[in-house]
Amino acid sequence: MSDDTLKDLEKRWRKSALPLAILAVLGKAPSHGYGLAVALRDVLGAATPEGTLYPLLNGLERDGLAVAEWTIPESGPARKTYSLTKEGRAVLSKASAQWSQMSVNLGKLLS
Amino acid sequence: MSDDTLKDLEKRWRKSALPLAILAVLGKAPSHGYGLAVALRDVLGAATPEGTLYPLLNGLERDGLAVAEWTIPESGPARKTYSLTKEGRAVLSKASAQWSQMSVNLGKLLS
DNA sequence: TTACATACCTCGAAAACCGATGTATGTGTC
DNA sequence: GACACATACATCGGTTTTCGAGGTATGTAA
Repeated sequence: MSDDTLKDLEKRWRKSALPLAILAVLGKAPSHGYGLAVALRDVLGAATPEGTLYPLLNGLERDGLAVAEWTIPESGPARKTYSLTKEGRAVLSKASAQWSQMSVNLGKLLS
Repeated sequence: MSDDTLKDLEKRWRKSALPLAILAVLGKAPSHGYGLAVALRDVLGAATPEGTLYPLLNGLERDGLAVAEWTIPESGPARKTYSLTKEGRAVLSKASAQWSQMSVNLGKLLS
């Protein structure tokens, strides 16, 4: 309703860095939702709400950037493990380049 | 409607980097909306829609991070010039530190 | 058996985005 | 004078995105 409060600036880039961060984590090694949430908390410095993460993961699959596979560990609940597809890797590499470009620009401005 | 396509990853961080970028530009020197739009295009690599920028600027003022002042140039339309307040500077400096932290983390992951 | 960590998912209210549209001035050109 | 275009600000409102709350289920430890 009200347009953007501008409080908690940090929260904002966390949001949009999210998809890139997910791709980056999956680029290192396949992972499942919960594990991703833990990894993401370290990278972004804040927890990713599940209501945000899981729909995003479904989108990843729907768009063909990742494939999911159910794995049953000897103990514990079943896990849905995501791996990047070739297309996912292509998107990651492109996005990565663009991100670092912007990152450099913004860094210059901030120094 | 459809949740997040995940296409155009670039667009997403641009969105959330926006407020930080605005603060950063204003931290260098006071500016007005249109000038900001031009500067932002260089930093972020894409134009910021006016429908996004102006409401954001109003929010900046409303939240006390910046003060606006109308200036009448000898020629051309009136300009609304924004300068950071002390609080705006405090937010910028804090956000800047957190951003670079995250930036390093993500950079490590991407390399 | 209570509690907590792991692990997944959906609903829907609220928030944010931004294209379209509108106002107004100054400059260039035919 | 008429027309196009750049500068400059602003709002409306449909579409998109966010994420807290709630739900299901397993394993472990007190």
